[in-house]
Amino acid sequence: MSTQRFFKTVKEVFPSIHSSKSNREIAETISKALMNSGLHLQTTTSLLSNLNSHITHLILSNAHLPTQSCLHFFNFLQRNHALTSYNPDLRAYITLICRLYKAQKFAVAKKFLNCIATHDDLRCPVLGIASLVEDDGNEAKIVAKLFDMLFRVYADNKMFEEALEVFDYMRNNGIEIDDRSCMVYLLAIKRVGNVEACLEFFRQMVESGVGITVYSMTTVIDGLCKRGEVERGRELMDEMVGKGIKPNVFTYNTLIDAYSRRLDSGGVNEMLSLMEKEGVAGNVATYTLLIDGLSSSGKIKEAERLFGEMCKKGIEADVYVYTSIISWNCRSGNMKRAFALFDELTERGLIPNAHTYGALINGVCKAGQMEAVEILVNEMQTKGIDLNLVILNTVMDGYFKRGMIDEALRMQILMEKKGFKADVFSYNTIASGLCQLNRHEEAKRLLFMMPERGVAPNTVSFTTLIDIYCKEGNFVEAKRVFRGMEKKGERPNTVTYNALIDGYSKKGKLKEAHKLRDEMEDRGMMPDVYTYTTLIHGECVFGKLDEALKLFKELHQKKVVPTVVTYTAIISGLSKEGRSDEAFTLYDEMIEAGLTPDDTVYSSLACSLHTERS
DNA sequence: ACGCCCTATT
Repeated sequence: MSTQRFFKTVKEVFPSIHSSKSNREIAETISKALMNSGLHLQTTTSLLSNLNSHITHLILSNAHLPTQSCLHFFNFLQRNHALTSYNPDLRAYITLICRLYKAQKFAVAKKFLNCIATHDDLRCPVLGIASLVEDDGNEAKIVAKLFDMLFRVYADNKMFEEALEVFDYMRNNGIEIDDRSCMVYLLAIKRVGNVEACLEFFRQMVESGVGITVYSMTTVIDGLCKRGEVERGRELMDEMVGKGIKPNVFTYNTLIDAYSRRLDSGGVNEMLSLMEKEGVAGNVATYTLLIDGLSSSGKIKEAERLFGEMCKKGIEADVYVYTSIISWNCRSGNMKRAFALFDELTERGLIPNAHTYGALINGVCKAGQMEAVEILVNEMQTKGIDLNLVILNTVMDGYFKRGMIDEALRMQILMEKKGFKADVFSYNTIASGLCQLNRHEEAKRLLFMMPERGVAPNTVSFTTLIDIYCKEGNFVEAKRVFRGMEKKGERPNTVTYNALIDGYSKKGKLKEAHKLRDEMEDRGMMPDVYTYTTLIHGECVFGKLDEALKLFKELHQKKVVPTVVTYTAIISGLSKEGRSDEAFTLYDEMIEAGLTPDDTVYSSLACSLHTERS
């Protein structure tokens, strides 16, 4: 019905409307109009000009008026507030919302609650809302439902303080709170990263007698664990066990994940025996976590065994566990096995996803098979899986590593074309790619550009920059970046220290190098095979063979596994000094360890035979 | 609800 037509209708039916009518009469008139005209309420100027909060309330709470008519009336007011002198106020909202609840129109009711929560001019402390709700004389069940929903709405809108006010109000007034509503709050506050508040709220849930589920407990434990506070997560679990909540497989998985991340196999094993004791069976995610843990410490064979065990136990492998084990085989260079697993996955009717292709593409990139990479990239797109930023970064890195700069740049262009914004990985990949091509200036320029392009440099970015300065022999700048990165909230890691130590070692500044090694240990970072290799190489080059041998011995004691580069450094050091017996002993040891020597080892050894022992 | 893909150092 058009505005004009309705105007006419109202005039015909109610010819005697005047502004002098009482509120009650006007409300009655409008209500009748709403009922008679089957709605599409447009209205007359005279009616509109008289509209106020009281009249609106009378209409909305008119029991003779169907809820649907109230809703239409309200929507009309919202849509046309340019025509009326009155905007629905909080009271109107509350009255309508209560009616909607009574009529079980929950979704619409929630929509209007959302308006109350988010519109600035409707915002009101919970006590204000409460008194309006009371005024309407609603039954307790409706009131409880309304506050429960209001609590959820505040949580959804990340209005945590307001949500807590509602929570407290409900608590103080004996209104029962649904655990599922509390979950909404827990998940929302966890999502914004406020783990302390998450825990704090959980405590309040426990205190106020909300029925705690293992789900809410696990959510909080996961929040703590993801922030690296596995001990507190563990304590919370133990505490709740004392209150009769039984952890389930999700709880255990969360803790296993956290313990694995900090390489705490003791913690992992403790969880596994607890599961065993409590009769909680591991699921495919448990196995995925264990497989990742083993693989990341190089025990890929054991990981494969575990994978077999899982299948034997009848636990269905899914695309996650396949992707994980494919990825680890790729990373250890076993592409044959990776592709076999990929076939197995599809034969089982599982659908590979972007992660699965990402793992494979990474493996093929690392193997330098860029033609095969292109095939995989095309294949996945044929299957309707879109390229993502991770894969583009991976492929770009692959091209850089093979020195195919044009192809690498093509990836960059493709990235833009696909609407991806270069992320910190992209920048780091390009910077290190340029470094490897000896284009240091461009790499530095790119790294300096990051902040103004809105990408915060991370530890890897700073490490790359430090490495460049070290290679240039510019220790002043290297140190400046090194000390400065912490002020920007990025902690140096073992690789950062290694880059610096390598810089100093190569320039013969062994004293500085050792000082840095001590510093990293003091800060809880253990020297790795790179640290040792770098120092050994430095000592050898500058004739301190016995220092190098001492380091080599220490490396074994610390259970660090030397690589072919480590052996090459020390063997060539010994050879240069004519200590060929020792050199050959180490050569045998290297072969024994299953390492494949490269040509430089042989020429060193040959050289040792005709060098005078000094 | 938990678990899968990318970057830096010898």
